[in-house]
Amino acid sequence: MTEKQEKILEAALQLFAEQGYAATSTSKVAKAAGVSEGLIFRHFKNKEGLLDAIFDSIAERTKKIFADIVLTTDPQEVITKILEMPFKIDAGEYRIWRLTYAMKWQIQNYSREKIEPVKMAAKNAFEKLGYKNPEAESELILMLIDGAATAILLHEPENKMDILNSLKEKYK
Amino acid sequence: MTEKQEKILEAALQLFAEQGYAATSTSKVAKAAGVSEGLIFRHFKNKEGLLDAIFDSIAERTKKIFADIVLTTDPQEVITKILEMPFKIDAGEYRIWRLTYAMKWQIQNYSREKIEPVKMAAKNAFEKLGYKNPEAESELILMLIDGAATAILLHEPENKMDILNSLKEKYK
Amino acid sequence: MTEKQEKILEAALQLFAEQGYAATSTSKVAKAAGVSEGLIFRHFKNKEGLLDAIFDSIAERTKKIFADIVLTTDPQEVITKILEMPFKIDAGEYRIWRLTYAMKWQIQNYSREKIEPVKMAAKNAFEKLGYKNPEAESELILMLIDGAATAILLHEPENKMDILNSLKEKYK
Amino acid sequence: MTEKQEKILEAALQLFAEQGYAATSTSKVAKAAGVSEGLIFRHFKNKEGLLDAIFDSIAERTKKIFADIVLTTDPQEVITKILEMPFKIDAGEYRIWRLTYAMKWQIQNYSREKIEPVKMAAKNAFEKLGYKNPEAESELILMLIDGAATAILLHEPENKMDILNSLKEKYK
DNA sequence: AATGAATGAGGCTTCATTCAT
DNA sequence: GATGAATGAAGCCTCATTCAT
Repeated sequence: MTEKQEKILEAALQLFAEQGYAATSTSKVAKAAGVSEGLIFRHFKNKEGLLDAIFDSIAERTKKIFADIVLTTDPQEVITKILEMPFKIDAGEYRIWRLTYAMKWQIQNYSREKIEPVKMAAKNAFEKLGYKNPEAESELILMLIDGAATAILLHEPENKMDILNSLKEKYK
Repeated sequence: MTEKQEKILEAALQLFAEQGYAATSTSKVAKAAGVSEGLIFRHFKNKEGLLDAIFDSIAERTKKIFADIVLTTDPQEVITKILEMPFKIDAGEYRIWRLTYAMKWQIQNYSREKIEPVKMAAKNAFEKLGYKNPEAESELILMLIDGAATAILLHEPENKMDILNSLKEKYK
Repeated sequence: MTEKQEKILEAALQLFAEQGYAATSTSKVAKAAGVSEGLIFRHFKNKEGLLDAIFDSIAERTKKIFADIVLTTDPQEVITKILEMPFKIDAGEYRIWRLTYAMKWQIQNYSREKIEPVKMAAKNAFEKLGYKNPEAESELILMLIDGAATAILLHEPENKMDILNSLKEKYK
Repeated sequence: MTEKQEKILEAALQLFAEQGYAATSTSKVAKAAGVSEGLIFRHFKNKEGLLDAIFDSIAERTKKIFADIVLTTDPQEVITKILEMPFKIDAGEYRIWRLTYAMKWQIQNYSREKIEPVKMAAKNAFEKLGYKNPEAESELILMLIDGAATAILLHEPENKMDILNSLKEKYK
């Protein structure tokens, strides 16, 4: 990955996240990255190739985050870690997450499969903890962190930690 | 609202929801609605005017749904009604909701203010019920139904009702 | 066929014939036709659609010319008419024929089938006239007029009529 | 001429013949030749320089073929050799000839001058053989072999030898 | 109200060519 | 000699919008 490639990716991420994929022209990306428009196509083939490259880098990040959860053995700790996930997103990564979340509505089935291991971990944990309906509970907790992430990414609530506490309360 | 105007709105809603606003051309809308390209501009002035008209109709619907909640007096019932909201979306209205949710990521502060009355109702209810941190709780419940609506709109889980039950459990 | 459509076709014919299809840009065509570039695509869909439209108009012309030959009954007259064909091309139609001939080398199997009825008429005539190998003779006469047309279109020889006479001599 | 230069020429010939000069990009040539894009420009300066190099190699070949005809003294043999020319094209050389023929329509006066010596030889022969109009006859025989070559290159007729015989018959 | 021809700006992409390595 | 990153112009095409009918 050369320096210019990174600049292109960085600019694309920024603009796609801000204005949406379709509404961002390759020429805007080139200008923002300070390169010629042609270079985008030499390195990423397509506008879509550019998007794919961004998503690949997202996939790497999520894999790392999810790995920690999946490898945790104590069930209560699993739940806690899942709940904390959205509240621990680094402010510097908001853009990439906003893009990911926005894309869900534009690309069919995007990102659903990637979170599957987390769901399994949750289900396992709820089983061990004796919850009545672990399947439903695991689906629910995913919804929950999805809603939390959405709220945080769209309008960072001031009382984030209070919310997290209220949330943890419900899983004791 | 003439018949052709409705056809245009219907087609636009469909296409905007499926492919996104920016990725949908006015000519596609015209073709789908079975009208001439020019007519869209006579009736709605712009592509943006078309979007506004769609949002107006969404606003009407939400107002009706929210009104019921705001007017409920029993606090536990308020909570229940809020929780049930996403699970009661009519399948025929998925498109319009999907569009609304997709737009959140494209338009700053979109839809946040509309839900404010619901948040107030929730906060009130949590206060009456003696919850420790009503503010955080009200924020949390909004996140929750947001996550639930997302899941339902994007990949309709089979065990919707089980999930709703697990959810209600947490608010007893 | 509106007036502007005809202007586009006329300009495209001119330029394609002069510079070749691939080497002629749609923007040049638009400029030469005095219309906006977009209009080309509204009327002909594609650059290729433009070419097709031109070829359709060629096909109409050839059909008329070929019809006369096919309907002739006297075999010697059939031969004569075939031989005369390239020598009778109207100077005003050189451009369209040059394009047709140039395209043969760019598009696989282009135009071969259209001349088939003429070949059949020739074969029939040679049979009636008692030639030894009518199949080969009919193939040969097609080659011949193809070569003649090529010479005429590329560098109009001064002694056209002398050549035609020498040619007729060989079919007595 | 280094090995890589030859590979470039070979690839260019192939592609120019198949798709036309304008429709073939230098990058496709580089890929087909298995060299870097830059190398073409180091060796041939331009895309046009590449074409010139190809034409030079064509010119060499034609010179050899034509030399044999020009040096023949028996007039009937001259005619025969001319007539046989297109029927003796080696299948392995179709590509290069197809390119030559295609180029005739794209470059003004291309290839006309090169065949002039052959025309002179033909004219001489017809004079010696007592034909009425040697000038017209020589023009005609060129047309003829041009048409024959076209037919052979574009759709190799099965009965090539029958056609050649019918043709020779006409020059006895 | 309704059509669809017409426009010009801009979108994605490919191209020939250059240059540092 | 050879590579391939980099460029900017140009190519084909689509878009939102206007206007005469």
